[in-house]
Amino acid sequence: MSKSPALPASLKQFLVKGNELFLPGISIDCVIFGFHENTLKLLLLDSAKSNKWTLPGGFVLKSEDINDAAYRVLLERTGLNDIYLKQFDVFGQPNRTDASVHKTTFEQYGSKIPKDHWMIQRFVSVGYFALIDYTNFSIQNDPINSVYDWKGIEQVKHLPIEHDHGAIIQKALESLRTQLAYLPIGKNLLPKKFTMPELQKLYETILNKPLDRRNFQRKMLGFGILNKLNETRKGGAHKSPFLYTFNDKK
Amino acid sequence: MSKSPALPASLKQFLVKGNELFLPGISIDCVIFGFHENTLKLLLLDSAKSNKWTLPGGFVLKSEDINDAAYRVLLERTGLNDIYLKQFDVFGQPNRTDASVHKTTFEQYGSKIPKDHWMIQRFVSVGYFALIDYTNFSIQNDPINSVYDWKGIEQVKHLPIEHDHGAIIQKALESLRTQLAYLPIGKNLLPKKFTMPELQKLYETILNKPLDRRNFQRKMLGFGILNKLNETRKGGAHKSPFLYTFNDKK
DNA sequence: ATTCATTGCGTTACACTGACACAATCTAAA
DNA sequence: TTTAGATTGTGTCAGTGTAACGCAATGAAT
Repeated sequence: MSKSPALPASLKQFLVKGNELFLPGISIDCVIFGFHENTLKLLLLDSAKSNKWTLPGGFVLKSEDINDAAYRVLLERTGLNDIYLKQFDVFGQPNRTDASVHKTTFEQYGSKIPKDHWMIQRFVSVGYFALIDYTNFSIQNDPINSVYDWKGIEQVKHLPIEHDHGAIIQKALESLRTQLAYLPIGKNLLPKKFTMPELQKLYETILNKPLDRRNFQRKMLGFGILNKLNETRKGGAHKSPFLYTFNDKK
Repeated sequence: MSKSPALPASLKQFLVKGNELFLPGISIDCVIFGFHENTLKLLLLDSAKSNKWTLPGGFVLKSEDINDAAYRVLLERTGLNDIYLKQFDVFGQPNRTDASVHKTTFEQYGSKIPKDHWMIQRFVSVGYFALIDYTNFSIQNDPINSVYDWKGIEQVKHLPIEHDHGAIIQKALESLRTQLAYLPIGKNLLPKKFTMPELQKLYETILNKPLDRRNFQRKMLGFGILNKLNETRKGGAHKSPFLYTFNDKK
């Protein structure tokens, strides 16, 4: 047999002390949306052991508010502080996670997982979705789960997904669509300056249907939350669209 | 000192064996809405020990889906099976519950609560709201928490409420209002046969604002989910309103 | 028989939405 | 330099839904 790699200290700390630090049986999963090149994307991480993609998530400290925990997880994973974050559902089926993943983690380092280890207990997970500005973000790789990557929302359907995270993503998308009318989505998903066609593409991607250019513009301007700038975006072989920013209020 | 009453067997079983039966740290709270005499009401129970009112709730069995647990709790408390039930939020502040309540429970029976007893751990609670037909329901008193009662939504504001249940109720109301447009509220809250003015009063009570009688009727009929019956409700010193039922579809 | 609050049914004005027209603009190709 | 082609800015118009209000019919109490 080949020699097992050494268990990283931070991971060991996490695995051994986790049950002392965290609330038992409760986890957090974050569906992080970004928008780039006219595509709605998700930030996923490659669970190297199982060759499946998972949602970035974490656990709740023993005296930590659940919402605070979600913000903390997001800060750790993205380095971003001021993020739009919303709880959208709770996932509480008894067999929603696949315990064999954790078994593999232990085996990778040459040890066996204790039968009553805290990580293979049943977990109820609280789902949050987050909207972040793709351009103002760089991936933070962590020592435990190494590979983060953005995956297009269409692409995700054909990827192998860990646990019930596929269903969680689906629910997050539905929730995003439902709330689209009430949220300043663009403010969180687009860079500070953007054009009307870019904003429209964002909505079209989320809703997965084409919108009328002129009606869309009228509606957006009607909300009174956009500032039209005296600049245009040069570059395309077409008429240069004006740039906009969001008002700070509402 | 006066002699303590005997601990009921069912309660003892619950207190001693609870940690073996239920998921740790997770509870369920149900905000049960009813409608009677033009008032939106909540089913609360009087926590005899603290003289405060609480939401009917419960815990999740170790291999039980969370939603199933909510249905089970509702069945136990109301005897009703086919109920509209919806999860609306999670309450996860570290100090949301008041542990002294359980202390009092133990003292009442002449014993002291163990410091690490499962019930005084931190609990994260999943909030559900339910809509039930007031007329088709009789209160099921249970051996542990004896007194159930309906309380008007206005009245609730002036009652002493246990833990953070006041905030939970508030959130449930907001959630109900938000979803009012998408739900056949009347189907769940009204008796099978009802008049248009009754349906309108229900909406007015939930939204807490008056609606135009004629526009309301046109809108409701426009949904195509109402059957107009060939009967009228006699009784008042006025024109008799027609009776309606809900279609089964949608 | 009369009264009066309430109900059933209807009308009008206005806002919002979807569908489409046309001129202006910008780069690339001719 | 000119032209072509795609894209953007602005506007129109009809259909739909909503808010506001009128008026006659009903039914128990007087």
